[in-house]
Amino acid sequence: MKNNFSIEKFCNNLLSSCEKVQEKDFEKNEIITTYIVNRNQVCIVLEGSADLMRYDFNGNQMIVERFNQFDIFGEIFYQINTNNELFVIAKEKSKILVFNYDIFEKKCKKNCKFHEELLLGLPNLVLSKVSDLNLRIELLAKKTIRDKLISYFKILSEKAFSKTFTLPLSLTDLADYLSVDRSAMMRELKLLKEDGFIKKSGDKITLMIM
Amino acid sequence: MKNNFSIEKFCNNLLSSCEKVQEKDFEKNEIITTYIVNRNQVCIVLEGSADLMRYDFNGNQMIVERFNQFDIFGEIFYQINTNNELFVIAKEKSKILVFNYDIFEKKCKKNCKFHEELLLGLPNLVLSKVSDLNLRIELLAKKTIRDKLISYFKILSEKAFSKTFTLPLSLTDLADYLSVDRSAMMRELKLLKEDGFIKKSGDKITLMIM
DNA sequence: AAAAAATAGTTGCAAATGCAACAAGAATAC
DNA sequence: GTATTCTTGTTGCATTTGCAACTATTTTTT
Repeated sequence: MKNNFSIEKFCNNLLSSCEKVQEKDFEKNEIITTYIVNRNQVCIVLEGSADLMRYDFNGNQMIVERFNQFDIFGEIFYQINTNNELFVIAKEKSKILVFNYDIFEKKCKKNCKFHEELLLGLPNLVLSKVSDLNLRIELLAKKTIRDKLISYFKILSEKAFSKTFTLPLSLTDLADYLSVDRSAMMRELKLLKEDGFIKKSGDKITLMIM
Repeated sequence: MKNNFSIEKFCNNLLSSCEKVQEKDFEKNEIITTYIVNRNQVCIVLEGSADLMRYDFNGNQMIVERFNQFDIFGEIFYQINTNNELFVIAKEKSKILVFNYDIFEKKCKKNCKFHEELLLGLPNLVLSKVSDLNLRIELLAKKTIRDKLISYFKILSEKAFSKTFTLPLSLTDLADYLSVDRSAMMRELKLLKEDGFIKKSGDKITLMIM
Protein backbone atom coordinates (compact mmCIF):
# COMPACT_ATOMS: atom_id res chain seq x y z
CA MET A 1 0.00 0.00 0.00
CA LYS A 2 1.17 3.42 -0.96
CA ASN A 3 -0.21 5.58 1.81
CA ASN A 4 0.61 4.20 5.22
CA PHE A 5 -2.94 3.30 6.07
CA SER A 6 -3.81 -0.06 7.62
CA ILE A 7 -7.20 -1.39 6.62
CA GLU A 8 -6.96 -3.94 9.38
CA LYS A 9 -6.31 -1.40 12.07
CA PHE A 10 -9.02 0.80 10.70
CA CYS A 11 -11.61 -1.97 10.69
CA ASN A 12 -10.72 -3.09 14.16
CA ASN A 13 -11.30 0.44 15.42
CA LEU A 14 -14.75 0.38 13.89
CA LEU A 15 -16.02 -2.05 16.45
CA SER A 16 -16.95 0.71 18.82
CA SER A 17 -20.51 1.76 18.33
CA CYS A 18 -22.18 4.48 16.34
CA GLU A 19 -25.93 4.75 16.03
CA LYS A 20 -25.68 4.91 12.25
CA VAL A 21 -23.55 1.81 11.81
CA GLN A 22 -24.61 -1.79 12.31
CA GLU A 23 -22.52 -4.90 12.66
CA LYS A 24 -24.37 -7.98 11.41
CA ASP A 25 -23.64 -11.71 11.44
CA PHE A 26 -24.56 -14.03 8.62
CA GLU A 27 -24.54 -17.80 8.25
CA LYS A 28 -23.25 -19.52 5.14
CA ASN A 29 -25.57 -18.98 2.13
CA GLU A 30 -27.54 -16.27 3.88
CA ILE A 31 -28.44 -13.25 1.78
CA ILE A 32 -26.51 -10.24 3.05
CA THR A 33 -28.11 -7.66 0.81
CA THR A 34 -29.75 -7.14 -2.55
CA TYR A 35 -28.69 -4.43 -4.98
CA ILE A 36 -31.65 -2.18 -5.46
CA VAL A 37 -31.04 1.30 -6.71
CA ASN A 38 -31.52 4.22 -4.32
CA ARG A 39 -30.77 2.59 -1.03
CA ASN A 40 -27.24 3.97 -0.70
CA GLN A 41 -26.10 1.07 1.42
CA VAL A 42 -22.42 0.47 2.08
CA CYS A 43 -20.99 -2.75 3.55
CA ILE A 44 -17.55 -3.78 4.73
CA VAL A 45 -16.53 -7.41 5.26
CA LEU A 46 -15.09 -7.67 8.77
CA GLU A 47 -14.89 -11.47 8.76
CA GLY A 48 -15.66 -14.14 6.18
CA SER A 49 -16.39 -13.67 2.50
CA ALA A 50 -19.29 -13.12 0.15
CA ASP A 51 -20.24 -13.32 -3.51
CA LEU A 52 -22.15 -10.80 -5.54
CA MET A 53 -24.47 -13.00 -7.61
CA ARG A 54 -26.52 -12.21 -10.67
CA TYR A 55 -29.64 -14.04 -11.69
CA ASP A 56 -30.55 -13.17 -15.25
CA PHE A 57 -33.85 -13.54 -17.09
CA ASN A 58 -33.01 -17.12 -18.05
CA GLY A 59 -32.43 -18.07 -14.44
CA ASN A 60 -28.71 -18.49 -14.97
CA GLN A 61 -26.65 -17.49 -12.00
CA MET A 62 -23.12 -16.20 -12.08
CA ILE A 63 -20.62 -14.71 -9.67
CA VAL A 64 -20.11 -11.07 -10.56
CA GLU A 65 -17.63 -10.24 -7.83
CA ARG A 66 -16.15 -11.79 -4.74
CA PHE A 67 -15.65 -9.92 -1.49
CA ASN A 68 -13.08 -10.98 1.07
CA GLN A 69 -12.04 -9.58 4.43
CA PHE A 70 -11.97 -5.77 4.50
CA ASP A 71 -13.49 -5.46 1.06
CA ILE A 72 -16.11 -2.77 0.69
CA PHE A 73 -19.27 -3.24 -1.34
CA GLY A 74 -22.85 -2.07 -1.81
CA GLU A 75 -25.17 -1.00 -4.58
CA ILE A 76 -23.75 2.48 -4.33
CA PHE A 77 -20.68 1.14 -6.13
CA TYR A 78 -22.75 -0.56 -8.74
CA GLN A 79 -25.00 1.89 -10.51
CA ILE A 80 -25.65 -0.43 -13.41
CA ASN A 81 -29.34 -0.52 -14.02
CA THR A 82 -29.80 -3.74 -15.90
CA ASN A 83 -32.99 -5.55 -15.06
CA ASN A 84 -31.14 -8.44 -13.52
CA GLU A 85 -31.40 -9.35 -9.89
CA LEU A 86 -28.21 -8.91 -7.96
CA PHE A 87 -27.56 -10.08 -4.47
CA VAL A 88 -24.76 -10.72 -2.10
CA ILE A 89 -24.60 -14.11 -0.40
CA ALA A 90 -22.32 -15.11 2.46
CA LYS A 91 -19.88 -17.79 1.31
CA GLU A 92 -19.25 -18.75 4.91
CA LYS A 93 -20.10 -17.51 8.39
CA SER A 94 -19.43 -13.78 8.06
CA LYS A 95 -19.48 -10.52 9.97
CA ILE A 96 -20.48 -7.45 7.96
CA LEU A 97 -20.45 -3.78 8.83
CA VAL A 98 -23.46 -2.01 7.33
CA PHE A 99 -24.23 1.68 7.10
CA ASN A 100 -25.84 4.19 4.83
CA TYR A 101 -23.86 6.43 2.56
CA ASP A 102 -25.60 9.51 3.95
CA ILE A 103 -23.22 9.12 6.83
CA PHE A 104 -21.00 11.39 4.76
CA GLU A 105 -23.43 14.23 4.73
CA LYS A 106 -25.08 13.97 8.11
CA LYS A 107 -23.30 13.81 11.40
CA CYS A 108 -24.72 11.41 13.92
CA LYS A 109 -26.49 12.89 16.90
CA LYS A 110 -23.73 12.07 19.31
CA ASN A 111 -21.11 13.45 16.92
CA CYS A 112 -19.13 10.36 17.95
CA LYS A 113 -15.47 9.73 17.40
CA PHE A 114 -16.18 6.48 15.61
CA HIS A 115 -18.29 8.23 13.02
CA GLU A 116 -15.46 10.68 12.44
CA GLU A 117 -12.91 7.92 12.03
CA LEU A 118 -15.12 6.16 9.54
CA LEU A 119 -15.25 9.28 7.42
CA LEU A 120 -11.49 9.59 7.55
CA GLY A 121 -10.74 5.96 6.83
CA LEU A 122 -13.33 5.18 4.22
CA PRO A 123 -11.61 6.95 1.33
CA ASN A 124 -8.63 4.65 1.74
CA LEU A 125 -10.84 1.58 1.61
CA VAL A 126 -12.45 2.88 -1.54
CA LEU A 127 -9.09 3.74 -3.09
CA SER A 128 -7.84 0.23 -2.69
CA LYS A 129 -11.07 -1.00 -4.20
CA VAL A 130 -10.50 1.23 -7.21
CA SER A 131 -6.99 -0.13 -7.53
CA ASP A 132 -8.31 -3.68 -7.49
CA LEU A 133 -10.88 -2.87 -10.13
CA ASN A 134 -8.28 -1.22 -12.34
CA LEU A 135 -6.09 -4.26 -11.98
CA ARG A 136 -8.87 -6.58 -13.04
CA ILE A 137 -9.73 -4.38 -16.02
CA GLU A 138 -6.09 -4.46 -17.01
CA LEU A 139 -6.19 -8.25 -17.02
CA LEU A 140 -9.61 -8.65 -18.62
CA ALA A 141 -8.54 -6.33 -21.44
CA LYS A 142 -5.74 -8.68 -22.55
CA LYS A 143 -6.71 -10.48 -25.71
CA THR A 144 -5.40 -13.97 -25.02
CA ILE A 145 -5.57 -16.30 -22.04
CA ARG A 146 -1.79 -16.53 -22.16
CA ASP A 147 -1.45 -12.75 -21.80
CA LYS A 148 -3.93 -12.68 -18.95
CA LEU A 149 -2.11 -15.40 -17.06
CA ILE A 150 1.37 -13.96 -17.59
CA SER A 151 0.27 -10.45 -16.62
CA TYR A 152 -1.41 -11.78 -13.50
CA PHE A 153 1.60 -13.87 -12.55
CA LYS A 154 3.93 -10.90 -13.04
CA ILE A 155 1.87 -8.86 -10.62
CA LEU A 156 1.80 -11.64 -8.04
CA SER A 157 5.53 -12.06 -8.46
CA GLU A 158 6.17 -8.37 -7.91
CA LYS A 159 3.92 -8.33 -4.86
CA ALA A 160 5.84 -11.27 -3.40
CA PHE A 161 9.24 -9.78 -4.31
CA SER A 162 10.07 -13.20 -5.72
CA LYS A 163 9.91 -15.23 -8.91
CA THR A 164 8.03 -17.84 -6.89
CA PHE A 165 4.67 -17.14 -5.34
CA THR A 166 1.50 -18.80 -4.12
CA LEU A 167 -1.74 -18.53 -6.03
CA PRO A 168 -4.28 -16.77 -3.80
CA LEU A 169 -7.18 -18.36 -5.71
CA SER A 170 -8.13 -21.85 -6.73
CA LEU A 171 -7.71 -22.47 -10.45
CA THR A 172 -11.48 -22.58 -10.80
CA ASP A 173 -11.77 -19.17 -9.17
CA LEU A 174 -8.88 -17.81 -11.21
CA ALA A 175 -10.68 -18.75 -14.43
CA ASP A 176 -13.74 -16.86 -13.16
CA TYR A 177 -11.62 -13.86 -12.18
CA LEU A 178 -10.06 -13.71 -15.64
CA SER A 179 -13.42 -14.55 -17.21
CA VAL A 180 -12.13 -17.43 -19.31
CA ASP A 181 -13.22 -21.02 -19.69
CA ARG A 182 -11.57 -23.13 -17.04
CA SER A 183 -10.60 -25.97 -19.34
CA ALA A 184 -9.13 -23.53 -21.86
CA MET A 185 -7.14 -21.95 -19.05
CA MET A 186 -5.85 -25.34 -17.91
CA ARG A 187 -4.74 -26.04 -21.46
CA GLU A 188 -2.92 -22.72 -21.62
CA LEU A 189 -1.27 -23.36 -18.23
CA LYS A 190 0.02 -26.64 -19.58
CA LEU A 191 1.41 -24.93 -22.68
CA LEU A 192 3.07 -22.27 -20.51
CA LYS A 193 4.78 -25.05 -18.58
CA GLU A 194 5.81 -26.86 -21.76
CA ASP A 195 7.15 -23.67 -23.28
CA GLY A 196 9.22 -23.05 -20.15
CA PHE A 197 7.52 -19.80 -19.16
CA ILE A 198 6.46 -21.06 -15.77
CA LYS A 199 7.04 -23.89 -13.34
CA LYS A 200 4.14 -25.08 -11.22
CA SER A 201 3.73 -27.45 -8.33
CA GLY A 202 0.49 -27.32 -6.40
CA ASP A 203 -0.45 -23.70 -5.87
CA LYS A 204 3.17 -22.55 -6.10
CA ILE A 205 4.19 -20.95 -9.37
CA THR A 206 7.59 -19.76 -10.53
CA LEU A 207 7.87 -17.25 -13.34
CA MET A 208 10.81 -18.16 -15.59
CA ILE A 209 10.74 -14.91 -17.58
CA MET A 210 11.66 -11.32 -16.83
CA MET B 1 -27.02 9.50 -10.60
CA LYS B 2 -28.40 8.02 -7.44
CA ASN B 3 -27.45 10.58 -4.80
CA ASN B 4 -28.42 14.06 -5.86
CA PHE B 5 -24.89 15.29 -6.28
CA SER B 6 -23.87 17.35 -9.28
CA ILE B 7 -20.32 16.78 -10.42
CA GLU B 8 -20.57 19.80 -12.63
CA LYS B 9 -21.65 22.11 -9.86
CA PHE B 10 -19.02 20.68 -7.58
CA CYS B 11 -16.22 21.21 -10.09
CA ASN B 12 -17.33 24.72 -10.86
CA ASN B 13 -17.13 25.59 -7.20
CA LEU B 14 -13.57 24.31 -7.12
CA LEU B 15 -12.34 27.23 -9.14
CA SER B 16 -11.84 29.31 -6.05
CA SER B 17 -8.34 28.98 -4.73
CA CYS B 18 -6.75 26.77 -2.11
CA GLU B 19 -3.03 26.71 -1.52
CA LYS B 20 -2.99 22.93 -1.85
CA VAL B 21 -4.80 22.72 -5.17
CA GLN B 22 -3.50 23.76 -8.58
CA GLU B 23 -5.36 24.34 -11.80
CA LYS B 24 -3.18 23.62 -14.82
CA ASP B 25 -3.60 24.08 -18.58
CA PHE B 26 -2.23 21.64 -21.12
CA GLU B 27 -1.93 21.76 -24.88
CA LYS B 28 -2.82 18.81 -27.09
CA ASN B 29 -0.29 15.96 -26.72
CA GLU B 30 1.31 17.49 -23.64
CA ILE B 31 2.14 15.10 -20.81
CA ILE B 32 -0.13 15.81 -17.87
CA THR B 33 1.45 13.40 -15.43
CA THR B 34 3.31 10.11 -15.18
CA TYR B 35 2.26 7.29 -12.90
CA ILE B 36 5.06 6.77 -10.46
CA VAL B 37 4.28 5.04 -7.22
CA ASN B 38 4.34 7.09 -4.03
CA ARG B 39 3.43 10.49 -5.30
CA ASN B 40 -0.21 10.38 -4.21
CA GLN B 41 -1.30 12.73 -6.92
CA VAL B 42 -4.98 13.18 -7.77
CA CYS B 43 -6.26 14.93 -10.89
CA ILE B 44 -9.70 15.97 -12.09
CA VAL B 45 -10.46 16.89 -15.69
CA LEU B 46 -12.18 20.28 -15.67
CA GLU B 47 -12.07 20.74 -19.44
CA GLY B 48 -10.87 18.60 -22.32
CA SER B 49 -9.86 14.95 -22.24
CA ALA B 50 -6.82 12.77 -21.72
CA ASP B 51 -5.55 9.24 -22.28
CA LEU B 52 -3.67 7.04 -19.85
CA MET B 53 -1.02 5.46 -22.05
CA ARG B 54 1.22 2.47 -21.45
CA TYR B 55 4.55 1.94 -23.10
CA ASP B 56 5.66 -1.63 -22.59
CA PHE B 57 9.15 -3.13 -22.88
CA ASN B 58 8.67 -3.69 -26.61
CA GLY B 59 7.89 -0.04 -27.17
CA ASN B 60 4.27 -0.81 -27.98
CA GLN B 61 1.87 1.83 -26.83
CA MET B 62 -1.72 1.32 -25.89
CA ILE B 63 -4.52 3.35 -24.35
CA VAL B 64 -5.27 1.98 -20.90
CA GLU B 65 -8.02 4.38 -19.98
CA ARG B 66 -9.63 7.51 -21.29
CA PHE B 67 -10.55 10.47 -19.09
CA ASN B 68 -13.23 12.94 -20.05
CA GLN B 69 -14.67 16.01 -18.35
CA PHE B 70 -15.07 15.59 -14.58
CA ASP B 71 -13.28 12.25 -14.56
CA ILE B 72 -10.86 11.74 -11.70
CA PHE B 73 -7.50 10.04 -12.13
CA GLY B 74 -4.01 9.69 -10.70
CA GLU B 75 -1.54 7.00 -9.76
CA ILE B 76 -3.26 6.68 -6.42
CA PHE B 77 -6.05 4.83 -8.26
CA TYR B 78 -3.63 2.61 -10.06
CA GLN B 79 -1.42 0.71 -7.66
CA ILE B 80 -0.35 -1.81 -10.24
CA ASN B 81 3.40 -2.11 -10.08
CA THR B 82 4.28 -3.51 -13.46
CA ASN B 83 7.51 -2.18 -14.86
CA ASN B 84 5.75 -0.44 -17.68
CA GLU B 85 5.76 3.28 -18.12
CA LEU B 86 2.38 4.87 -17.72
CA PHE B 87 1.53 8.42 -18.51
CA VAL B 88 -1.39 10.65 -19.12
CA ILE B 89 -1.43 12.74 -22.28
CA ALA B 90 -3.84 15.52 -23.14
CA LYS B 91 -5.96 14.57 -26.15
CA GLU B 92 -6.82 18.20 -26.72
CA LYS B 93 -6.38 21.56 -24.99
CA SER B 94 -7.31 20.68 -21.41
CA LYS B 95 -7.69 22.16 -17.95
CA ILE B 96 -6.78 19.87 -15.08
CA LEU B 97 -7.18 20.24 -11.34
CA VAL B 98 -4.20 18.76 -9.51
CA PHE B 99 -3.71 18.13 -5.81
CA ASN B 100 -2.10 15.70 -3.46
CA TYR B 101 -4.05 13.02 -1.68
CA ASP B 102 -2.67 14.16 1.70
CA ILE B 103 -5.28 16.87 1.42
CA PHE B 104 -7.46 14.36 3.23
CA GLU B 105 -5.28 14.19 6.25
CA LYS B 106 -3.90 17.69 6.54
CA LYS B 107 -5.95 20.81 6.60
CA CYS B 108 -4.56 23.71 4.67
CA LYS B 109 -3.18 26.63 6.63
CA LYS B 110 -6.06 28.90 5.83
CA ASN B 111 -8.60 26.18 6.69
CA CYS B 112 -10.41 27.44 3.60
CA LYS B 113 -13.96 26.69 2.60
CA PHE B 114 -12.85 25.37 -0.76
CA HIS B 115 -10.66 22.74 0.85
CA GLU B 116 -13.61 21.66 2.95
CA GLU B 117 -15.89 21.39 -0.07
CA LEU B 118 -13.32 19.31 -1.87
CA LEU B 119 -13.27 16.82 0.98
CA LEU B 120 -17.04 16.62 0.94
CA GLY B 121 -17.44 16.31 -2.82
CA LEU B 122 -14.55 14.03 -3.66
CA PRO B 123 -16.15 10.81 -2.41
CA ASN B 124 -18.96 11.27 -4.90
CA LEU B 125 -16.53 11.70 -7.74
CA VAL B 126 -14.75 8.54 -6.70
CA LEU B 127 -18.01 6.64 -6.32
CA SER B 128 -19.03 7.40 -9.86
CA LYS B 129 -15.59 6.29 -10.97
CA VAL B 130 -16.07 2.98 -9.17
CA SER B 131 -19.43 2.56 -10.86
CA ASP B 132 -17.85 3.17 -14.25
CA LEU B 133 -15.13 0.63 -13.54
CA ASN B 134 -17.66 -1.96 -12.40
CA LEU B 135 -19.65 -1.37 -15.55
CA ARG B 136 -16.62 -1.90 -17.72
CA ILE B 137 -15.68 -5.08 -15.86
CA GLU B 138 -19.21 -6.33 -16.36
CA LEU B 139 -18.84 -5.83 -20.10
CA LEU B 140 -15.28 -7.11 -20.40
CA ALA B 141 -16.28 -10.27 -18.53
CA LYS B 142 -18.79 -11.27 -21.22
CA LYS B 143 -17.44 -14.09 -23.30
CA THR B 144 -18.56 -13.06 -26.77
CA ILE B 145 -18.49 -9.81 -28.70
CA ARG B 146 -22.22 -10.16 -29.25
CA ASP B 147 -22.85 -10.30 -25.50
CA LYS B 148 -20.60 -7.33 -24.88
CA LEU B 149 -22.38 -5.24 -27.49
CA ILE B 150 -25.89 -6.18 -26.43
CA SER B 151 -25.13 -5.59 -22.74
CA TYR B 152 -23.61 -2.23 -23.54
CA PHE B 153 -26.54 -1.24 -25.74
CA LYS B 154 -29.02 -2.26 -23.06
CA ILE B 155 -27.33 0.02 -20.58
CA LEU B 156 -27.26 2.93 -23.01
CA SER B 157 -30.89 2.31 -23.78
CA GLU B 158 -31.84 2.34 -20.11
CA LYS B 159 -29.85 5.51 -19.52
CA ALA B 160 -31.65 7.19 -22.40
CA PHE B 161 -35.09 5.86 -21.33
CA SER B 162 -35.55 4.84 -24.94
CA LYS B 163 -34.99 1.96 -27.33
CA THR B 164 -33.11 4.42 -29.52
CA PHE B 165 -29.94 6.11 -28.34
CA THR B 166 -26.76 7.74 -29.59
CA LEU B 167 -23.40 6.04 -29.29
CA PRO B 168 -21.19 8.21 -27.08
CA LEU B 169 -18.02 6.74 -28.63
CA SER B 170 -16.75 6.25 -32.14
CA LEU B 171 -16.83 2.61 -33.23
CA THR B 172 -13.04 2.54 -33.07
CA ASP B 173 -13.12 3.74 -29.48
CA LEU B 174 -15.93 1.34 -28.62
CA ALA B 175 -13.82 -1.59 -29.79
CA ASP B 176 -11.01 -0.35 -27.53
CA TYR B 177 -13.41 0.07 -24.61
CA LEU B 178 -14.70 -3.48 -25.01
CA SER B 179 -11.18 -4.69 -25.74
CA VAL B 180 -12.08 -6.49 -28.94
CA ASP B 181 -10.71 -6.34 -32.45
CA ARG B 182 -12.41 -3.58 -34.35
CA SER B 183 -12.99 -5.56 -37.51
CA ALA B 184 -14.43 -8.47 -35.54
CA MET B 185 -16.74 -6.03 -33.80
CA MET B 186 -17.86 -4.55 -37.11
CA ARG B 187 -18.63 -8.05 -38.33
CA GLU B 188 -20.69 -8.76 -35.22
CA LEU B 189 -22.54 -5.45 -35.58
CA LYS B 190 -23.48 -6.46 -39.09
CA LEU B 191 -24.73 -9.83 -37.87
CA LEU B 192 -26.75 -8.14 -35.12
CA LYS B 193 -28.41 -6.00 -37.77
CA GLU B 194 -29.04 -8.99 -40.04
CA ASP B 195 -30.51 -10.99 -37.17
CA GLY B 196 -32.85 -8.12 -36.35
CA PHE B 197 -31.46 -7.43 -32.88
CA ILE B 198 -30.59 -3.82 -33.63
CA LYS B 199 -31.14 -1.11 -36.19
CA LYS B 200 -28.39 1.34 -36.87
CA SER B 201 -28.04 4.53 -38.84
CA GLY B 202 -24.97 6.64 -38.21
CA ASP B 203 -24.33 6.78 -34.48
CA LYS B 204 -28.00 6.14 -33.67
CA ILE B 205 -28.87 2.64 -32.58
CA THR B 206 -32.24 1.09 -31.82
CA LEU B 207 -32.48 -2.03 -29.71
CA MET B 208 -35.14 -4.35 -31.10
CA ILE B 209 -35.17 -6.72 -28.12
CA MET B 210 -36.44 -6.55 -24.53
C1' DA C 1 -15.84 -44.18 7.32
C1' DA C 2 -18.65 -43.51 3.54
C1' DA C 3 -20.90 -40.27 0.62
C1' DA C 4 -21.07 -35.99 -1.51
C1' DA C 5 -19.14 -31.92 -3.24
C1' DA C 6 -15.50 -29.30 -4.95
C1' DT C 7 -11.27 -28.93 -7.51
C1' DA C 8 -7.93 -30.30 -10.92
C1' DG C 9 -6.79 -32.23 -15.16
C1' DT C 10 -7.69 -33.83 -20.12
C1' DT C 11 -9.41 -33.94 -25.10
C1' DG C 12 -12.05 -33.37 -29.60
C1' DC C 13 -14.42 -30.27 -32.10
C1' DA C 14 -17.10 -26.36 -33.65
C1' DA C 15 -17.49 -21.56 -33.21
C1' DA C 16 -15.69 -17.08 -32.29
C1' DT C 17 -12.05 -14.01 -32.73
C1' DG C 18 -7.79 -11.65 -33.97
C1' DC C 19 -4.96 -10.32 -37.60
C1' DA C 20 -3.70 -8.49 -41.97
C1' DA C 21 -4.76 -6.06 -45.68
C1' DC C 22 -7.61 -3.70 -48.09
C1' DA C 23 -11.13 0.44 -49.91
C1' DA C 24 -14.15 4.44 -49.29
C1' DG C 25 -15.86 8.23 -47.01
C1' DA C 26 -15.56 12.02 -43.44
C1' DA C 27 -13.19 15.19 -40.87
C1' DT C 28 -9.18 18.01 -40.06
C1' DA C 29 -4.99 20.35 -41.08
C1' DC C 30 -2.23 23.20 -43.84
C1' DG D 1 -8.78 23.43 -51.94
C1' DT D 2 -5.69 19.86 -51.50
C1' DA D 3 -3.42 16.73 -48.65
C1' DT D 4 -3.49 14.12 -44.69
C1' DT D 5 -5.40 11.80 -40.99
C1' DC D 6 -9.24 9.43 -38.87
C1' DT D 7 -13.21 6.57 -39.05
C1' DT D 8 -16.07 3.14 -41.08
C1' DG D 9 -16.66 -0.92 -43.59
C1' DT D 10 -15.24 -5.52 -45.61
C1' DT D 11 -13.09 -10.29 -46.24
C1' DG D 12 -10.06 -14.59 -45.99
C1' DC D 13 -7.63 -17.26 -43.02
C1' DA D 14 -5.20 -19.11 -39.05
C1' DT D 15 -5.49 -19.24 -34.23
C1' DT D 16 -7.68 -19.17 -29.98
C1' DT D 17 -11.36 -20.21 -27.29
C1' DG D 18 -15.56 -22.08 -25.35
C1' DC D 19 -18.20 -26.03 -24.76
C1' DA D 20 -19.26 -30.70 -23.60
C1' DA D 21 -18.03 -34.63 -21.63
C1' DC D 22 -15.25 -37.14 -19.25
C1' DT D 23 -11.77 -39.06 -15.11
C1' DA D 24 -9.02 -38.45 -11.03
C1' DT D 25 -7.96 -36.36 -6.86
C1' DT D 26 -8.78 -33.73 -2.83
C1' DT D 27 -11.80 -31.66 0.57
C1' DT D 28 -15.96 -31.34 3.14
C1' DT D 29 -20.12 -33.07 5.08
C1' DT D 30 -22.77 -36.31 7.53
